[in-house]
Amino acid sequence: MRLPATTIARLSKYRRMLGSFNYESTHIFSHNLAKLLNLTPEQVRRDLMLIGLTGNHRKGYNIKELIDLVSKTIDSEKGHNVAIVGMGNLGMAVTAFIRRAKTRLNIVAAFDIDSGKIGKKVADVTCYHVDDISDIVRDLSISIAVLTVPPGEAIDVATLLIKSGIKGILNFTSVHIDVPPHVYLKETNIITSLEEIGFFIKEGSSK
Amino acid sequence: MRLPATTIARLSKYRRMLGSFNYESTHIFSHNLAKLLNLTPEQVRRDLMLIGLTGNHRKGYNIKELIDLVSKTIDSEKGHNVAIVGMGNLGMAVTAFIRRAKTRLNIVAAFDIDSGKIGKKVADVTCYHVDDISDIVRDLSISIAVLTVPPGEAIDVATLLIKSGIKGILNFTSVHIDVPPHVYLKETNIITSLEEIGFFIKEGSSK
DNA sequence: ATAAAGTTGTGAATAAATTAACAAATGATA
DNA sequence: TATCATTTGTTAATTTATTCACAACTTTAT
Ligand SMILES: NC(=O)c1ccc[n+]([C@@H]2O[C@H](COP(=O)([O-])OP(=O)(O)OC[C@H]3O[C@@H](n4cnc5c(N)ncnc54)[C@H](O)[C@@H]3O)[C@@H](O)[C@H]2O)c1
Ligand SMILES: NC(=O)c1ccc[n+]([C@@H]2O[C@H](COP(=O)([O-])OP(=O)(O)OC[C@H]3O[C@@H](n4cnc5c(N)ncnc54)[C@H](O)[C@@H]3O)[C@@H](O)[C@H]2O)c1
Repeated sequence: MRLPATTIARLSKYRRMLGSFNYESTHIFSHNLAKLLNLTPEQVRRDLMLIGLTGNHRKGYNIKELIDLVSKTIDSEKGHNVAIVGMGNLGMAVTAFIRRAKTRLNIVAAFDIDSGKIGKKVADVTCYHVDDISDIVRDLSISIAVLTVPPGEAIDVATLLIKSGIKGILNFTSVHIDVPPHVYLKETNIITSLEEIGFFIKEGSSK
Repeated sequence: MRLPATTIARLSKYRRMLGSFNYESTHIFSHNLAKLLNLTPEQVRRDLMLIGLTGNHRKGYNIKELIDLVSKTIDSEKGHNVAIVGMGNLGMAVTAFIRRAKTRLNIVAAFDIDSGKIGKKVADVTCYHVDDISDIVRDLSISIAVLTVPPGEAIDVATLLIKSGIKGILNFTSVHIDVPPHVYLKETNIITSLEEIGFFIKEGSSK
């Protein structure tokens, strides 16, 4: 199915919102879900239409059906095996966070160069030496890497990951990394986010 | 000046890229800058046009001029005072990160409820009790808050921040918070990012 | 039964963002 | 000095995303 990235991101939020939230009813209206997530009812309806969910004209959307269909749409059969690369402060915080959030994302390995961490479990994940990355990515079928190494290491480590056959990278370093078209890259940059906030509050504009 | 959020985010990246990078020349072409950040030369040229930067048809854009004009455009006169709310693992990692990245963002306070942290410097920032948030936001002219409290606390703390007159919030909790139109909210959600990556690598699609 | 109230589903309209296209400018070269 | 190769600046075209607008439906109330 061909779905825009904006829709995928919202579907993920619908599921998480409705999964966590103990909603008082079995159904929810588009405008209620929209309200909960600062979206418009039209966005909600269109997204759900795109995945083929049909609601009831008088009760709204069945929450269980919605969650199941979002899962069927965005999750992969067996879930994704994820590695945290760079098990420092941020790596550990992220690991704990992903773990807590019951998803189809399985953190199966961490990589570091710190001998104090290698061979041990850090934040409950086995930590390997980054030199073994190729073998382990292959052996454990790791498809997604979370990149939380120091900036100076980012390019080298990313190159290694790409060579090892990784399919997606979530890059937390502020270093820009270059990926071939078959690797899906997503960047999270706090400075950019804060500077964007800074600009718009200076201008006195709302989003 | 009325600029799209997408442009602001890219301007922030241009500046950071060219500030960190010791470029071999005083000038850079749109296609070189685009290459460094996985953008198109047209995007770069349009963004720079929007802020009124004019390049040289044969040498490209003057890097110093570019950085200065981006700064003039997106920074506020005195910079922004920022508070970290919830000085746990993530809060400390973020603090260290922002600190390292020479910007006009001044982290002037942290807030927590842990008595072991209050009154002390944590990650080199004075930590106050969250109960004092209103007074301190006012007294220190804090305009941006980074929200890194546990999920259960997010709504209450955000409400408090908004009441205290905060102008922008960068929300790291996975809890959705509702803000009035005069507060600029930006959310960072790792699960959503990873699920988006998961979908697109499953589909075998590139971004 | 029938009407009333309120929501979905979805084309069509609009807005936002990106990409294409190319004239005008600039400096290098002959 | 004239030609050439290359890049900028910008208007127009296209693509992507959101919002509008409303017919069709579903339940409740009369
Ligand atoms: N994008 C953001 O918003 C954001 C926020 C905070 C931090 N960061 C960045 O994330 C990264 C990690 O931050 P942190 O605070 O956790 O730093 P940290 O120093 O605590 O952690 C880095 C870890 O990477 C390990 N490491 C070093 N070289 C490595 C290599 N070649 N291969 C594998 N592991 C290696 C270190 O041993 C350490 O455990 C940094 O690049 C930092 O700038 C980004
Ligand atoms: N969005 C993401 O991608 C992402 C990633 C990792 C963590 N998180 C979230 O960020 C938050 C912090 O994560 P963490 O790993 O640092 O957790 P943590 O438990 O280490 O830190 C939370 C801190 O908040 C403090 N706190 C508790 N109640 C408070 C209150 N009412 N006011 C002020 N401070 C209070 C605690 O004392 C602690 O210091 C959590 O909500 C977590 O789910 C988000």
